[in-house]
Amino acid sequence: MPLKLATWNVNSLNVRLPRLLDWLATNQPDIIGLQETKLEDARFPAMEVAAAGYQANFYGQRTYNGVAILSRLPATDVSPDMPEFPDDHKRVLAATIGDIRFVCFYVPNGQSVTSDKYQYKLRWLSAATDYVRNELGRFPRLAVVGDMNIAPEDRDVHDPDLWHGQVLCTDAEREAFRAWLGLGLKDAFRLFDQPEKAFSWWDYRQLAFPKNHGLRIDHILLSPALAASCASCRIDRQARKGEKPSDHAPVIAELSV
DNA sequence: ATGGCGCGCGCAGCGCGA
Repeated sequence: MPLKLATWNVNSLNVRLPRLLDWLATNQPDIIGLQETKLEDARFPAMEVAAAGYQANFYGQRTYNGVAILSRLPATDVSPDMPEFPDDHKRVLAATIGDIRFVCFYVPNGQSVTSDKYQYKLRWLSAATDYVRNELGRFPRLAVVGDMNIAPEDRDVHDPDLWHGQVLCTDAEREAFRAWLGLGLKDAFRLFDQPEKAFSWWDYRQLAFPKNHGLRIDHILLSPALAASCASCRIDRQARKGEKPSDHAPVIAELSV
Protein backbone atom coordinates (compact mmCIF):
# COMPACT_ATOMS: atom_id res chain seq x y z
CA MET A 1 0.00 0.00 0.00
CA PRO A 2 1.54 3.33 -0.98
CA LEU A 3 1.41 6.11 1.56
CA LYS A 4 1.43 9.66 0.27
CA LEU A 5 2.89 12.52 2.32
CA ALA A 6 2.54 16.14 1.24
CA THR A 7 3.23 19.72 2.24
CA TRP A 8 1.73 22.98 1.00
CA ASN A 9 2.00 26.61 2.02
CA VAL A 10 -1.54 27.72 1.15
CA ASN A 11 -1.10 31.46 1.90
CA SER A 12 -4.48 31.79 3.64
CA LEU A 13 -6.65 28.72 3.98
CA ASN A 14 -9.68 30.99 3.97
CA VAL A 15 -8.90 32.00 0.39
CA ARG A 16 -7.46 28.64 -0.68
CA LEU A 17 -10.00 26.18 0.75
CA PRO A 18 -11.63 25.39 -2.62
CA ARG A 19 -8.21 24.76 -4.14
CA LEU A 20 -7.17 22.61 -1.22
CA LEU A 21 -10.30 20.48 -1.48
CA ASP A 22 -9.76 20.06 -5.22
CA TRP A 23 -6.14 19.13 -4.67
CA LEU A 24 -6.97 16.58 -1.97
CA ALA A 25 -9.56 14.95 -4.22
CA THR A 26 -7.11 14.74 -7.12
CA ASN A 27 -3.96 13.73 -5.27
CA GLN A 28 -5.32 11.74 -2.33
CA PRO A 29 -2.50 12.31 0.14
CA ASP A 30 -2.67 10.28 3.34
CA ILE A 31 -1.09 13.07 5.37
CA ILE A 32 -0.54 16.72 4.42
CA GLY A 33 1.06 19.55 6.36
CA LEU A 34 -0.28 23.04 5.65
CA GLN A 35 1.43 26.35 6.37
CA GLU A 36 0.26 29.97 6.49
CA THR A 37 -3.33 29.02 7.22
CA LYS A 38 -3.75 32.50 8.78
CA LEU A 39 -6.81 31.30 10.69
CA GLU A 40 -7.68 31.23 14.34
CA ASP A 41 -8.53 27.67 15.40
CA ALA A 42 -12.19 28.60 15.89
CA ARG A 43 -12.35 29.52 12.19
CA PHE A 44 -10.62 26.41 10.84
CA PRO A 45 -12.87 24.71 8.22
CA ALA A 46 -12.82 21.36 10.02
CA MET A 47 -16.27 20.37 8.72
CA GLU A 48 -15.35 20.90 5.07
CA VAL A 49 -12.08 19.03 5.55
CA ALA A 50 -13.88 16.18 7.34
CA ALA A 51 -16.37 15.97 4.47
CA ALA A 52 -13.38 15.50 2.17
CA GLY A 53 -12.29 12.54 4.26
CA TYR A 54 -9.62 14.08 6.47
CA GLN A 55 -9.18 14.58 10.17
CA ALA A 56 -7.65 17.98 10.85
CA ASN A 57 -5.35 19.11 13.61
CA PHE A 58 -4.55 22.77 13.48
CA TYR A 59 -2.62 25.41 15.32
CA GLY A 60 -3.34 28.85 14.00
CA GLN A 61 -3.64 32.54 14.62
CA ARG A 62 -5.21 35.34 12.65
CA THR A 63 -3.35 37.21 9.90
CA TYR A 64 0.03 35.45 10.21
CA ASN A 65 1.50 31.95 10.33
CA GLY A 66 -0.67 28.98 11.28
CA VAL A 67 -0.02 25.29 10.58
CA ALA A 68 -2.21 22.22 10.23
CA ILE A 69 -1.92 18.50 9.69
CA LEU A 70 -4.66 16.72 7.74
CA SER A 71 -4.73 12.93 7.79
CA ARG A 72 -6.90 10.08 6.59
CA LEU A 73 -6.31 8.23 9.85
CA PRO A 74 -6.75 9.86 13.25
CA ALA A 75 -3.69 11.52 14.77
CA THR A 76 -2.38 10.97 18.27
CA ASP A 77 0.26 12.70 20.39
CA VAL A 78 -0.53 16.01 18.72
CA SER A 79 2.06 18.51 19.86
CA PRO A 80 2.24 22.24 19.01
CA ASP A 81 5.44 24.32 19.17
CA MET A 82 9.00 23.34 19.97
CA PRO A 83 9.00 22.88 23.76
CA GLU A 84 12.46 24.43 24.19
CA PHE A 85 11.61 27.46 22.01
CA PRO A 86 8.62 29.40 23.32
CA ASP A 87 7.22 31.50 20.49
CA ASP A 88 4.21 33.71 19.89
CA HIS A 89 4.24 32.59 16.25
CA LYS A 90 2.32 29.42 15.53
CA ARG A 91 4.77 27.65 13.24
CA VAL A 92 5.12 24.07 14.48
CA LEU A 93 2.73 21.17 14.78
CA ALA A 94 3.61 17.50 15.17
CA ALA A 95 1.42 14.41 15.29
CA THR A 96 1.62 10.63 15.09
CA ILE A 97 -0.47 9.02 12.36
CA GLY A 98 -0.27 5.24 12.19
CA ASP A 99 3.42 4.44 12.63
CA ILE A 100 4.59 7.77 11.18
CA ARG A 101 5.67 10.78 13.20
CA PHE A 102 4.82 13.84 11.10
CA VAL A 103 6.24 17.28 11.85
CA CYS A 104 4.94 20.38 10.04
CA PHE A 105 7.25 23.43 10.05
CA TYR A 106 6.64 26.96 8.91
CA VAL A 107 10.15 28.34 9.18
CA PRO A 108 10.42 32.13 9.58
CA ASN A 109 11.12 34.02 6.38
CA GLY A 110 13.83 36.27 7.80
CA GLN A 111 12.96 39.26 5.59
CA SER A 112 16.58 40.37 4.95
CA VAL A 113 19.97 39.55 6.40
CA THR A 114 20.16 42.91 8.20
CA SER A 115 16.77 42.45 9.85
CA ASP A 116 16.02 41.37 13.41
CA LYS A 117 13.74 38.84 11.74
CA TYR A 118 16.80 37.17 10.24
CA GLN A 119 18.37 36.76 13.68
CA TYR A 120 15.08 35.29 14.89
CA LYS A 121 15.15 32.91 11.93
CA LEU A 122 18.67 31.72 12.79
CA ARG A 123 17.70 31.16 16.43
CA TRP A 124 14.59 29.33 15.27
CA LEU A 125 16.62 27.10 12.94
CA SER A 126 19.06 26.27 15.72
CA ALA A 127 16.19 25.29 18.01
CA ALA A 128 14.70 23.25 15.18
CA THR A 129 17.90 21.22 14.91
CA ASP A 130 17.66 20.31 18.59
CA TYR A 131 13.97 19.56 18.17
CA VAL A 132 14.52 17.31 15.14
CA ARG A 133 17.34 15.47 16.92
CA ASN A 134 14.98 14.75 19.80
CA GLU A 135 12.11 13.65 17.54
CA LEU A 136 14.45 11.35 15.62
CA GLY A 137 15.49 9.75 18.88
CA ARG A 138 11.88 9.12 19.81
CA PHE A 139 10.46 8.23 16.41
CA PRO A 140 12.52 6.28 13.87
CA ARG A 141 9.78 6.71 11.26
CA LEU A 142 9.87 10.52 11.09
CA ALA A 143 8.84 12.95 8.36
CA VAL A 144 9.66 16.64 8.75
CA VAL A 145 7.86 18.69 6.13
CA GLY A 146 7.03 22.28 5.46
CA ASP A 147 7.90 25.68 4.15
CA MET A 148 11.51 25.70 5.30
CA ASN A 149 12.25 29.09 3.70
CA ILE A 150 15.67 27.78 2.66
CA ALA A 151 16.85 27.02 -0.87
CA PRO A 152 19.43 24.37 0.07
CA GLU A 153 21.69 24.63 -2.99
CA ASP A 154 22.27 26.89 -5.98
CA ARG A 155 20.43 24.43 -8.21
CA ASP A 156 17.32 25.22 -6.13
CA VAL A 157 17.48 28.87 -7.25
CA HIS A 158 16.51 30.25 -10.67
CA ASP A 159 19.30 32.84 -10.60
CA PRO A 160 21.96 31.94 -8.03
CA ASP A 161 24.00 35.09 -8.74
CA LEU A 162 21.00 37.34 -8.10
CA TRP A 163 20.15 35.49 -4.89
CA HIS A 164 23.71 35.00 -3.64
CA GLY A 165 23.89 35.98 0.03
CA GLN A 166 20.21 36.94 0.11
CA VAL A 167 17.82 35.65 2.71
CA LEU A 168 16.65 32.09 1.86
CA CYS A 169 20.07 31.40 0.31
CA THR A 170 22.63 32.50 2.92
CA ASP A 171 25.38 30.21 4.14
CA ALA A 172 23.98 30.24 7.68
CA GLU A 173 20.55 29.11 6.51
CA ARG A 174 22.01 26.45 4.25
CA GLU A 175 24.21 25.22 7.10
CA ALA A 176 21.09 24.80 9.23
CA PHE A 177 19.48 22.76 6.47
CA ARG A 178 22.62 20.62 6.15
CA ALA A 179 22.58 20.13 9.92
CA TRP A 180 19.18 18.48 9.58
CA LEU A 181 20.60 16.22 6.87
CA GLY A 182 23.53 15.55 9.17
CA LEU A 183 21.11 14.17 11.73
CA GLY A 184 20.09 11.59 9.15
CA LEU A 185 17.14 13.22 7.43
CA LYS A 186 17.02 12.84 3.64
CA ASP A 187 15.70 15.47 1.23
CA ALA A 188 13.05 13.28 -0.43
CA PHE A 189 13.10 15.36 -3.62
CA ARG A 190 16.81 14.68 -4.13
CA LEU A 191 16.46 10.94 -3.72
CA PHE A 192 15.38 10.90 -7.37
CA ASP A 193 16.33 12.31 -10.74
CA GLN A 194 14.46 15.59 -11.14
CA PRO A 195 13.92 18.13 -13.88
CA GLU A 196 16.34 21.03 -14.08
CA LYS A 197 15.10 24.23 -12.44
CA ALA A 198 12.47 22.61 -10.25
CA PHE A 199 11.03 25.09 -7.77
CA SER A 200 8.22 25.26 -5.22
CA TRP A 201 7.71 29.00 -4.84
CA TRP A 202 7.39 31.82 -7.37
CA ASP A 203 6.77 35.48 -6.59
CA TYR A 204 3.33 36.75 -7.58
CA ARG A 205 5.00 39.71 -9.31
CA GLN A 206 6.93 40.14 -12.55
CA LEU A 207 5.42 37.07 -14.24
CA ALA A 208 7.76 35.00 -12.08
CA PHE A 209 5.80 31.77 -12.52
CA PRO A 210 5.51 31.85 -16.33
CA LYS A 211 9.22 32.71 -16.46
CA ASN A 212 9.95 29.99 -13.88
CA HIS A 213 11.76 32.49 -11.69
CA GLY A 214 11.39 30.42 -8.53
CA LEU A 215 13.07 28.82 -5.57
CA ARG A 216 12.77 25.37 -4.02
CA ILE A 217 12.05 26.15 -0.38
CA ASP A 218 9.29 23.65 0.49
CA HIS A 219 10.63 20.30 1.53
CA ILE A 220 9.82 16.78 2.65
CA LEU A 221 12.60 15.40 4.85
CA LEU A 222 12.54 11.72 5.78
CA SER A 223 14.30 9.70 8.44
CA PRO A 224 16.45 6.85 7.11
CA ALA A 225 13.70 4.29 7.77
CA LEU A 226 11.17 6.30 5.73
CA ALA A 227 13.65 7.34 3.04
CA ALA A 228 14.37 3.66 2.41
CA SER A 229 10.75 3.15 1.37
CA CYS A 230 10.34 6.42 -0.56
CA ALA A 231 9.33 5.61 -4.14
CA SER A 232 8.85 9.10 -5.57
CA CYS A 233 8.81 12.79 -4.77
CA ARG A 234 7.60 15.61 -6.97
CA ILE A 235 6.48 19.22 -6.91
CA ASP A 236 3.00 19.80 -8.32
CA ARG A 237 3.53 22.88 -10.51
CA GLN A 238 -0.01 22.42 -11.81
CA ALA A 239 -1.32 23.73 -8.49
CA ARG A 240 0.44 27.08 -9.06
CA LYS A 241 -1.58 27.72 -12.24
CA GLY A 242 -4.96 29.34 -12.80
CA GLU A 243 -7.00 31.84 -10.81
CA LYS A 244 -5.98 32.73 -7.26
CA PRO A 245 -3.17 30.26 -6.72
CA SER A 246 -1.01 30.16 -3.63
CA ASP A 247 2.48 31.43 -4.43
CA HIS A 248 3.73 27.98 -3.31
CA ALA A 249 3.21 24.63 -5.01
CA PRO A 250 2.66 21.46 -3.00
CA VAL A 251 5.31 18.78 -2.67
CA ILE A 252 4.21 15.15 -2.53
CA ALA A 253 6.18 12.00 -1.73
CA GLU A 254 5.06 8.41 -2.03
CA LEU A 255 6.23 5.71 0.35
CA SER A 256 5.81 2.01 -0.40
CA VAL A 257 4.90 0.52 2.95
C1' DA B 1 14.39 50.58 -10.92
C1' DT B 2 13.08 48.80 -3.91
C1' DG B 3 8.05 48.96 -7.45
C1' DG B 4 5.80 45.15 -9.13
C1' DC B 5 1.35 40.96 -6.23
C1' DG B 6 -1.64 38.97 -2.87
C1' DC B 7 -3.22 38.56 1.73
C1' DG B 8 -5.34 40.29 6.32
C1' DC B 9 -7.32 43.93 8.50
C1' DG B 10 -10.82 46.91 7.95
C1' DC B 11 -12.37 50.71 5.12
C1' DA B 12 -7.08 53.58 3.89
C1' DG B 13 -3.25 52.16 3.34
C1' DC B 14 0.16 49.48 5.69
C1' DG B 15 2.87 45.21 7.31
C1' DC B 16 4.25 41.09 5.70
C1' DG B 17 5.66 37.43 2.75
C1' DA B 18 9.98 35.45 -0.12
